[in-house]
Amino acid sequence: MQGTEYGDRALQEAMTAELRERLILARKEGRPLRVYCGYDPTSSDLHLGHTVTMRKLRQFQELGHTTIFLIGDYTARVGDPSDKNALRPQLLEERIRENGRTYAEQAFRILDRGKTEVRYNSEWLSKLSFAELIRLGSNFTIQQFTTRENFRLRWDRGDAIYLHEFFYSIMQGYDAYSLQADVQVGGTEQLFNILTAGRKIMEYYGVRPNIGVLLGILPGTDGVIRMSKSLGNHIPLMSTADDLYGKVMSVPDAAMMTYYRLLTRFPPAQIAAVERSMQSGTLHPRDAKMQLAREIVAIYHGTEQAASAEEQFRRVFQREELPEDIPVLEVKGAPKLADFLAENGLAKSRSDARRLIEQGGVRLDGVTLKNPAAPVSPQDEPVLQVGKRRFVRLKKSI
RNA sequence: GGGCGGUUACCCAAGUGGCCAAAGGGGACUGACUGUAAAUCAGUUGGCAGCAGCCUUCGGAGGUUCAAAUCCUUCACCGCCCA
Repeated sequence: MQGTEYGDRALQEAMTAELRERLILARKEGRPLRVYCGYDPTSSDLHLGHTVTMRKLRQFQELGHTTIFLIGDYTARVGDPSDKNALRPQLLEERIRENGRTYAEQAFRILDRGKTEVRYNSEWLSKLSFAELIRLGSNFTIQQFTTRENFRLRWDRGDAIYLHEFFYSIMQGYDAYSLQADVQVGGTEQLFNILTAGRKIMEYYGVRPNIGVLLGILPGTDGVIRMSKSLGNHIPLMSTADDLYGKVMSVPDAAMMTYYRLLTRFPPAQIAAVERSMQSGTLHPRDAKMQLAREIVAIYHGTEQAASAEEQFRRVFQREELPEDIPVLEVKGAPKLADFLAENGLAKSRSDARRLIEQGGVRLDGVTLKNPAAPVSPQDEPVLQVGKRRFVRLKKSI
């Protein structure tokens, strides 16, 4: 299965074998597999990082299996420590609920609405009794937790590790049990939660343990660290076609093949071919990346929009021409340039505007403006460019 | 419950009475180069400003002093160790 990563050959083989067995079993029982992946609604926007597991769910859907989009409204209160080496803040309830709603909506850009079961884990977690939790807890040792890399690091550094953080794994395991999941999809950092916690708890309750499908982690726009909104290296799923295209183009080359593997519909052989021709020098990395960007935009906006985003990109960034659609901004009177930029959100403050101007970042019809105090009084609707990518057409208001 | 240490700008982190809008690094932004890649170079990175200055900021509140991020009191939060 493309994009999977177990970090351990034996584990991968075990999971592959088990998945095969389970498929056979399910067919015998005349039922589809129950495949799930959980998402903690910690922010309001999904980004490309989330799509990795969602696309895997989609594949299962296309093969006729039941997929469950689990919104971790209850677990979000704890905050999964798996992908962090620091404590995550607990969120407010309303915030979580609201995020959960928008999550599901955005998820249907990838998942087939008719074939997706949307569930919230508060459904069963809120009813879990303390006695039951203790019983669940008796399946685990502190050592199992403290040897996990992310806890280990904090432990060794002498940083705080709170008891409730340990509950997260147990909660997730209980999710798998409650959903009677055959398969659980997740990133490699979910190894412990899915395989150790999930399987143990399911076995404890006497059901068949879920099979883990672990996928590689998508690095963010910095090319190194896992994509996450809180780190500011994310590419929002709801980006416009142009924006999405541009954001993918700004991803470092080093991360390009990971993007190919985790985000595109290309078959493995094709991806391998891209990699080979890039290594042999027959394919320019830039062109490989353009193909990548075009594919990703096509998935979410369709082929036509992808083509136009590419054309737009060529025009603005390669030929350095003006973009096709430039928002029009009305100019009242003749404000000073710096004031104008600040007031219209083109700069954070007047000081910021002044800095931009002094550094040569502001152009009017291609001519660099140097005087922050110069009045703005446009004739003939000139185009004002601020920095690399902000364009505004000025129009005198009457 | 006791002892010790800590809380500085977006993040890490220096600063222990004036020369501190506050070193250094990261990030971000602008410019050059370029493939909106990487690397590199130059610059900027609290606000206002007639660019002389003025105002707000170093966990919160109060105090000492001509003068505090720096000293004192107090409150809050955090960490470590002991119980």
